[in-house]
Parts: sequence; structure tokens; C-alpha cells
Amino acid sequence: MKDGIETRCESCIVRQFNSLRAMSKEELKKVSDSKITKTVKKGESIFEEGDKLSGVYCVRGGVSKLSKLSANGKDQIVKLATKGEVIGQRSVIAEEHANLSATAVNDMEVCFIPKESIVNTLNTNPNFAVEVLRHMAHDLKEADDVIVNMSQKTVKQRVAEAFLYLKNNFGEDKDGFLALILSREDIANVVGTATESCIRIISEFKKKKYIKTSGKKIGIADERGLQDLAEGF
Amino acid sequence: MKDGIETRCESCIVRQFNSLRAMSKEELKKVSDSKITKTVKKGESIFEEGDKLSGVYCVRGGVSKLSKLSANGKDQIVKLATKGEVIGQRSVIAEEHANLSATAVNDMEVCFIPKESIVNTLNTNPNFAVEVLRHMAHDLKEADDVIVNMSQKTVKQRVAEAFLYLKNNFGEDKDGFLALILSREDIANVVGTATESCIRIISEFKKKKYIKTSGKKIGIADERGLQDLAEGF
DNA sequence: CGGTGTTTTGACGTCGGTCAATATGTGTGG
DNA sequence: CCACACATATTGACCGACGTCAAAACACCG
Repeated sequence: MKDGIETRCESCIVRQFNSLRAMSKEELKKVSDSKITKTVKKGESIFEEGDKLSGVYCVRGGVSKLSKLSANGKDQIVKLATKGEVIGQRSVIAEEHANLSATAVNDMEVCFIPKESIVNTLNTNPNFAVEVLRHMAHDLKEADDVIVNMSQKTVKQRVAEAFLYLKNNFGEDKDGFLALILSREDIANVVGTATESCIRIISEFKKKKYIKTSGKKIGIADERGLQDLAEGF
Repeated sequence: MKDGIETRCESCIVRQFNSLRAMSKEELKKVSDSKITKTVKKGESIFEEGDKLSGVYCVRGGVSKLSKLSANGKDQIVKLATKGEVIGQRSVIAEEHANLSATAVNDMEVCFIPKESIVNTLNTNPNFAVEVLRHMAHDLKEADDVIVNMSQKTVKQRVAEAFLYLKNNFGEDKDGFLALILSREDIANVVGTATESCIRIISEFKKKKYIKTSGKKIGIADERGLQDLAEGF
């Protein structure tokens, strides 16, 4: 992870998507003065489970996986964070060590914002606090949904859901392949299963024309079919 | 669910445990004037998935299960809320319909607080907003942990963990049985498995002297053994 | 072109879900 | 207090889903 080009938060587009938009001009200025823009190459880590975070990271580009290592040695990917999302918030707010590791899935550009600016604004600007709260409430709902899926759906259903999720949140390239390319292992870690199980399901899906593949790229061929599968038909 | 005895929030002990403690005297007075104390009998519902909540519920006594119905018709219990916890916050803050159902596990006493008091205070008192934020951050961490457990641990490990959780969070009675009595079905729904599987594991645990039972009551006999099991030894 | 790391496929065993039958409560009204 | 109806708990038998180990096919890179 190294320093990159300089920009001002005030004119940063990604701000529109996250809670920083609730900051006043002056607050934003302070943040902008104290932030550090960094580039993170694919596979590099932004922070690790257990780290004490001294600030949050605002994603300007690329995608990060937030994962947690379980006792049996497997990574579980809990969330994928993309442009506009702020990561590390939870730990900074709860004043705890990081609960998850953040790793770049592809080349990224992130802004590190020291926690002082964040905490300060939280304590003085209720609009900002409420905005952050709203985002956290949304994350919590999503996490609850994942819990239900994990415990009640089969691996096949979850793989189908994962593909639909990837399409809806990261889109497709011009050839109809998912824009976000994940290794089979990463897909398995999102779904919470063994890599081989995941691969087997992928080839089954391909045989049944639900999806198409090209190298590690995956394209959705029959969205309706996948949806039905995910719902359990 | 019906109305019960009247009390003032200002002198309510459970307030110490939740975010209401960050309210000013005047704010608390308003809340107290607008709140409604209700009793909920075992098995009754406080709200259902999909309901539009017009306020939050502060638990004064008893325990509520927060669960979500999955497509296959099974309930997944996502959280158990006890004395001092506030439920429904997430939905009110996100201005969404309830994501989970809340049902009384035993007889409860709850205070309904109209959302206006809450939203108002959020928008004007940063201390309160931050306090709520901290609680939500804590819930989010717990949810992430549950996700990892659900996907990476065996049912046996999760049952062991559930018992330890119940002991640590709800304590034991004088005879060493878990103070919170759940039906086998509820235990299964916490763990995310079929009732029969859960029962089978319980009898195995009993045979191996990890736990003791008496009716539907369960007591922990070998805490260390359960811990080792939960960790995967 | 060999070497390293992913992807794919096969074979096998076990965990856990389902259905069905039986026991054990638990509450209700008589 | 009993008898009946009904809910909950327990056990057995069966089978499909999934994890694991091992090997082969394929890609990528120097």
C-alpha cells in the first residue's frame, strides 16, 4: 500500500454515496487536509483482523473483501466493499480492534481518514451521526439476511444467490460476464463452502445453461433460472 | 399484549444498560410521557417481519427472540434480546419495515417508545446518536461472528456454543440449570438446524456428561469440555 | 520448456435433514 | 383427580448433500 495522487474530498464524487455527504463544508475541509490517498494492489491487505485502526478507509476505486478467519483455518468473506463505501467504521466507532480483515480483490484506490476527524464530527454534527447510523443499520440488516441464508439454504442456492448479487452490485462487462472477477476460492469463501463443492456447482450450472464461463470469468445466461433456484424451486 | 403498570424512565434501572442513558433529563422526560408500558405473555408477538414500526420497544423484563422466516418455512433466530435492550431500533432508524419478528420467549414487560421521541433526540443530541451507533456497531460485530460460525462450524460445535452463550448471557438458577429455558425447537432455530438433529446432539452431550437435563431444563456440567468442542477439538 | 498455482473431476465417507413411530408431557374440561 | 386431546420430546431408519483427499488437466510465468 503506498501513497498516490492528491485530491480534495470536497470535489470527490464517491462522497455522494457514503455518509461523508452529511458533513459540513468546514468539516469536509478538515477531513480532506488530514486524509491520505493510497493505492492498494490486488491481493494486498488494507488491514488485518485484530489490528488497531487509527482511522477509516474510503474506497475510491476497486473492490475489497472483508473476511474473517475461522478456527478451522478457512476465510469467510462477510462483505464486499466497493466504490463509495467506507470500511473500518465499525471498529473505530466501537473503539475495538478490527473484527475483519480487508483485502484488495483487485487494484484499489482508497483514502485513509484519521479517526479524529470522524469522531469529532460524530460528536458535534448529529446529521453526520445519523447518516452513519443509517448506513450501519443497513449493513446490520444485510448481515441478518446472510445469517438466515447461511443456515437455511443449500450451497447450491447460495451460489446462485451469490452470482445474482455480483451481477446486481458490480454489473457486467460488454460481453455479459460479471464485471467483478473472483477466484473460485473467493466465491467459495463468500458462499461459505469448500472450493471443490463450489466448482462442482459451477460446472453443473454451466451444463444446465444457467451460466457461461470463459477462463475465470462467469456470465449469467439464465437469470430467471438462477432466481428460481435461489428461492428453492 | 396489554397495558401494564406505570413507571418513569428517569428512575428506570434498565436504562443504565442501553442508549437511553445518553439522553438529557428533558429528553428523557418527554420519552417517559409518551411511552406505553405493556406486558407480553410467553409466545405472544411484539411485532412481525414486515410490520411498519411506529416506535421501539425497551425490554424491562423477560426475553424476546428476534427471528426471520426463511423461504423453506423455518424460523431462524438471529438474536435474543433481554432486559435493557432496545428492539426495533434498526427498522426505525433505517425507516424500513421490520426485518425480523420479535416474539416473547417468556412473560415480558416492555415499554413502547414512539419513534418521534427517538428520531428527534437523534437529530439534536449527538451524544445519544453516538451511543446508539455504538450499540449498533456491537450488534453488527456479533452478526458477523454468527455468519462465520454458521458457515464454518458443525452443528455440534454450534450447539455447544449456544449453551455457553446462554450461560454467559442469561446465567444459571441455583441448581446449575440455564436460567433461560428454550424449547428444543427454539434451540434448533438459534443454531440453525433441524429440531431432531439438535435433540440428538443434546442426548449425546448428556451421555458424555457435558450437560445435565431435567425436563426441558439444561445445565452445563463440563464447561471446559463444551468450550473445547466449540473450538473444534 | 519445466515449474508453480489454479481449476476440474473422481471416489468415498460422514454429517445432517426428513419421515415416521413412539414416548412423555401438559393443559383442559368433566 | 381422571381422561382425553394435543403439543413437545425422543429415537430409529434412510438417504442426499457436502467436505475431504488425491490425482489429473489446464493455465500462467519466468
